[in-house]
Amino acid sequence: MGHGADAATTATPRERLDTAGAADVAATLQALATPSRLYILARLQEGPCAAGELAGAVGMEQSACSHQLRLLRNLGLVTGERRGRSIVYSLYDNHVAELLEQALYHVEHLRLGLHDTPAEAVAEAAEPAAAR
Amino acid sequence: MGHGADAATTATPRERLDTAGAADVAATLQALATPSRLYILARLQEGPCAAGELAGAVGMEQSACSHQLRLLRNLGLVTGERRGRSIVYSLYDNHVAELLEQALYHVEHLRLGLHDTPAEAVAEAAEPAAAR
DNA sequence: ACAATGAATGAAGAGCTGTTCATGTGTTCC
DNA sequence: GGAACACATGAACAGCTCTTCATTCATTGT
Repeated sequence: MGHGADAATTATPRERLDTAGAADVAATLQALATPSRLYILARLQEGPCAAGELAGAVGMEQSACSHQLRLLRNLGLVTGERRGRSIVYSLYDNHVAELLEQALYHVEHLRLGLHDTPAEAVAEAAEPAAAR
Repeated sequence: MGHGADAATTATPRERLDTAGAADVAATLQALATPSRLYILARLQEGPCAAGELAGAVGMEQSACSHQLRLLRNLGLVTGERRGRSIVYSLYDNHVAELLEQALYHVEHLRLGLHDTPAEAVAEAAEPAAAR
């Protein structure tokens, strides 16, 4: 499964951005920008899961989870299929799974490789305006 | 430079998430969740650039750009080095470049592969509450 | 048809985000 | 030293996001 030489791979990121629409790209990537959604996607990466069970697995209220699932569904990252009275959710396809995995990979390494930036900086950036 | 078998690669995403701290991961990934920051990172991927020039290149006001640069700096994604009266920014390292590139790769393919989700859905998700 | 379950939806509120405007800090050149 | 330039910083505000509460819809079982 090589990410080798696609048509798009020859272009610079900046060109690819306007091609795809920076706003759309940002919107899609924002799916990974919240702990709740990250947990949902990570849980679904282990396999399909009914909505209610999912909410429990990631420690959210049913309603909150449903709202986020709608978002992820609208972005095309997950799909829900009715099965009895439950609705079973899954990751949309492999690109979602890989996107998640590689994001984690790079973030892990970024967080470990800091030498300029003391750990505070990340914590500081993570906490918006609290804890001062 | 293979992403082969790291220590972390054996764990499931969910485990990796709590290990790294879901909030921190989310905070880092949110750097890619906005058009302005995406443009900044994409421009820097082409090579180092002074702050003022950068602002012009991505079509932002100097101040707005500086604010976002601070964010990216705090997250450890970019670094700034003084050179004369300018401050030249660069991507922190290869992980940032690859994160950007792979994010674009997957988003491009996700946006093309939609079959359940009509194009409206993405547009709808991109536009928060406007255009109704 | 009715009650019960599982999930989606809508409204509302607290909090965060990104931009702008105004000002401050550091650097170069005269 | 003082003017000009390059950038950072702080305050403030509009807008978006996420959650909670209440309600509605769909499906199953009696």
